[in-house]
Amino acid sequence: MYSKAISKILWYAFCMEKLLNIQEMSKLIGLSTHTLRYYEKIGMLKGVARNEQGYRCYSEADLLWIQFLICLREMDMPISEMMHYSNLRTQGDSTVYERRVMLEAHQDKVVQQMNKLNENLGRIGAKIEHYKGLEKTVFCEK
Amino acid sequence: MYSKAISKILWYAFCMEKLLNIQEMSKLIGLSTHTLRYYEKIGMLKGVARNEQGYRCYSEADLLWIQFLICLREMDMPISEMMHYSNLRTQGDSTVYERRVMLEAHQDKVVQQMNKLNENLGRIGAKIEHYKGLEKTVFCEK
DNA sequence: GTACACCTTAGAGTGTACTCTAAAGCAATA
DNA sequence: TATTGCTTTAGAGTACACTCTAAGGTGTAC
Repeated sequence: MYSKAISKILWYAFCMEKLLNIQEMSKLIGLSTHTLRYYEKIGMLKGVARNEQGYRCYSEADLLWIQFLICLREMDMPISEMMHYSNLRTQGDSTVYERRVMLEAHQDKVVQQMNKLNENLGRIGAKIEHYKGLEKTVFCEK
Repeated sequence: MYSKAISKILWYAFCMEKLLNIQEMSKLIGLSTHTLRYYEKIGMLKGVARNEQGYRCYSEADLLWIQFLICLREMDMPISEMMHYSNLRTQGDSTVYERRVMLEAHQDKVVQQMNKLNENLGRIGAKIEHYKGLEKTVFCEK
């Protein structure tokens, strides 16, 4: 799941009970430090600990949550919706049902999107074949 | 492929050798008139005929090209890349190979994206199952 | 002790793809 | 002939998700 170098960071961090700084977390998950701060600023990423200097210290729980956020973003969930989900999560177990409904609704959207993508792949596949035919013709006539 | 109402427009338009105005084209393909003008302004949609009043008159060829543009957009091809494709097309048959290469490259991207989507669908699927379990527990304990 | 490389914040700037507005012209209807 | 509803254009505005900057603080290396 992670590269060797990154596994090493994780091992070092969590086995030695050290929290990650923003740079380490950024490298680990592939979001820029800017984006990590942005997600925190808009309230999508709450409760990140700070050290004596006010520097961010990310825990393993933060890591898991950020990975989940990335998963949602990769499925094109808008930030506004992710904020809503995040707020529900903050409210605790009473919102589990609502969260499930949200995820299921998004699941449906992604499935629809994939169907559309498949359909369009077929179309451009046909176009590619058509072009291959044209290329041959041009080649033979030369 | 089209709804009955829209098939009627098409029948009326092409069987009677009438060209479509911007409103009709907009309804037919599901892009706003704004977007149709925008695509023309940036040069992605060239050679749309005009009547004596300077109003746009879309041909069947325009329709097919716009549908292809929509297909590319639905597969998240950036406008800049679509512009490039459009420019190649304008240059004629000598660019067929380059166009095919572009389409194949994009095909690959879409396949990768779909793999990613599938992976993430698995993840949220697992989360949904987890939530279902939690919901049951809460229900039973009450 | 000073250079360098990190961290913090608020807030400004960017890129993409539209989306809308204002001002003006055309055409059918009351 | 005036209203309504369409069309045109250039150009301004919007939404989204970052991405960057400026100004200041901290910590280690020489």
